[in-house]
Amino acid sequence: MRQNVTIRDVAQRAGVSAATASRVLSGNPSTSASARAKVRQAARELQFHVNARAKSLRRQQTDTIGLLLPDIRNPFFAEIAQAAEQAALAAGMTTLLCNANESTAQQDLYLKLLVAQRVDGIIAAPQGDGSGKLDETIALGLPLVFVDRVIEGVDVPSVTSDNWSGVRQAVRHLVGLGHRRIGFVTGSQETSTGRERLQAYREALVRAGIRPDKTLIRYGNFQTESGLVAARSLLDLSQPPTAVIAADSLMTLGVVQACNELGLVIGETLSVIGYDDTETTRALSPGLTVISHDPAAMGTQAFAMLRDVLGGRRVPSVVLPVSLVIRNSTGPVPLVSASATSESGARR
Amino acid sequence: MRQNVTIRDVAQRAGVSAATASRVLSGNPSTSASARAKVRQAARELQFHVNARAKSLRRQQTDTIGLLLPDIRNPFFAEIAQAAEQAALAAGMTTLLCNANESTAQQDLYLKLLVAQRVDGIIAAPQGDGSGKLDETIALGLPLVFVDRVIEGVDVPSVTSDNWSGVRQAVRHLVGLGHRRIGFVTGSQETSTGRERLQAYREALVRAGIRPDKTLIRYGNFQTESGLVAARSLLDLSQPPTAVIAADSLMTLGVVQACNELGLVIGETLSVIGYDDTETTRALSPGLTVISHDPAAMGTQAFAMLRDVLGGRRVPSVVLPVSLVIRNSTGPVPLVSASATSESGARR
DNA sequence: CTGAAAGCGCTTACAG
DNA sequence: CTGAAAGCGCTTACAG
Repeated sequence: MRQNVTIRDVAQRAGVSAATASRVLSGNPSTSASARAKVRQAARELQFHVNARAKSLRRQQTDTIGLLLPDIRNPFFAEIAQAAEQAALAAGMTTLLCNANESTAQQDLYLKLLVAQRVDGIIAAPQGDGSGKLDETIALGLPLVFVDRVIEGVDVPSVTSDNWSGVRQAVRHLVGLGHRRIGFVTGSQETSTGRERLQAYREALVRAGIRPDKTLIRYGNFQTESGLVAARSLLDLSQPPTAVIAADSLMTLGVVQACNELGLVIGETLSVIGYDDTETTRALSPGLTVISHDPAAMGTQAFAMLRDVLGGRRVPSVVLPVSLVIRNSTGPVPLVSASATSESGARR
Repeated sequence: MRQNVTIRDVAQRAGVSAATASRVLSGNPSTSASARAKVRQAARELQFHVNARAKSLRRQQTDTIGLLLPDIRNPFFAEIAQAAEQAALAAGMTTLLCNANESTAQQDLYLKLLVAQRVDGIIAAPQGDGSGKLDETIALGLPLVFVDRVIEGVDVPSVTSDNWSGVRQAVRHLVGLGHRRIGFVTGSQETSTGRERLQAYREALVRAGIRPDKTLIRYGNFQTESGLVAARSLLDLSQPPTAVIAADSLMTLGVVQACNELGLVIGETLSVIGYDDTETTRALSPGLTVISHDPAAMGTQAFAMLRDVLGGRRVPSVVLPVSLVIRNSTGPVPLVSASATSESGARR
């Protein structure tokens, strides 16, 4: 707070009252042309920058929103952040971007901070069961919109994508290629997307007449390293899967890293389906078959919804469609697989 | 600003004055044990959350910093953001993350916003020549630290990495493998890194006795698409380069995408050296030879420096070392290259 | 259209 | 250790 030119200084220089200066500077039409001219010039000469904090204190409104994301290094969330922030900027609002680091504790910390900053509303991709600070925040009446993830049983408008459909399409595609031993690297079960995608995988297998096999599931945490570890462990099985689905973009990278390490040819020795169609996945070779959704649209949409909530409107939740982009990382089951002989499936 | 419990409410409930409540809540030691107990309980019962904006107005200090980055979707800057934000959080400071979108206009907009928010200081990876808002901001006396990029002639402490050395090592490595037609995809010349890396490339060539060839240079903007376009155009030359260096991580992805498109075998038909060793580049196959620096260290360091500046200490600028990580994307010049016969080099 | 005054919620010398 | 009072910088009914 180095900057000490106040509206009073401007008023004085312009020869008007602070009230008039304020009116001119905030575009209140009840001002004379001469007042406008004088005040504007004085403000320019003095390099006046309004103190947004004093202003918000008085106005009881901060024109600031909180954007609470689990991991800014995840390209998927980076896209959401970019889109939401740009939308907010266009609407004249400042974004406080908070990086929960996939940690509920840090999420709580940031929630506290956002309340202290008196943001007008929050867009969050939440974590946990809403038992802690999140519930408290909602109870405070702070307008909230969920993006990508939700908390079950908490009544907050949300923009999510159709995880069920995405995973179902992925499983079907693999089954169609003859795969029956399909591994799954799931994300944190503390999140709705982690749970949904895993359940969708199980359900899709059952529908295809394949009994879900626990030994083919690995629990990651949406970060690259966990995907790497998970894939190593799956591929180390005496009967390894012939295909693997990873439940987010970073874990997908980990799976690909593991394949590279082991010298597996993706799309031949092992079929891989990733999540999120990012710049990154698009640079991989062979091209990755991915479950694709649109993070930029989610971010933009989430901000639009928050504005509606702030405007006192009721807003329904939205589920965005998802598609399976088929490239070269998926192929028929290799004949020489250890698992080709012993898999029986569908018995019940 | 829905939350209306004020420190006065807490004081009243605790049976003390607002002054005492304030002292307790902000850890001022001049309080009695009994006052502490009563105030804390009242605050808990009322779910009091201090109004950080009122507080900062009074204290003339916001405990908030601005972090102005050119592109949050760039994994390199995402890492810087993550590290700087975590460091700030640990120090009890809030980060206002601003995404300039590689646009000087948007940078100016955010600079204005940060001044209005009265942040205590700013960490920026700046753009342009500092003729606009940036100079104005510095003139205001707002503490500033540059990260990754600098503005020449502007006296602000900075954390950068040794671009000269990085590019020099890359060129040497390629020359050592026999390459003489080395393409370069450079970033925006509006940035110090864009300019430095290009100059370093030219200089390294000269040192190796190779005359820089304009037709082998392409001007990108640090985004994926521009790398893709640049690489396509280089590879479309009647005498294409046998090796390409890309000047940032996103453009590197673009170059790799172009190679995939054209079915080139990276490391054989074409050698590629990228910039930044991110999760992404580590998932590529063949493994990418990259100029590697440490964005997390830069972010942490930048925050530490800003704290020093805020503490009134003089801080020297730092240039972090850079290394060339050699993987499989670089190899000897292919014998069947169109350029193998006509290149003469070193004539002057 | 304009100004004097009050007040947003907090902290901090000051006096005790 | 505690409280009354002032003031951070702004905006906005209110009266004119």
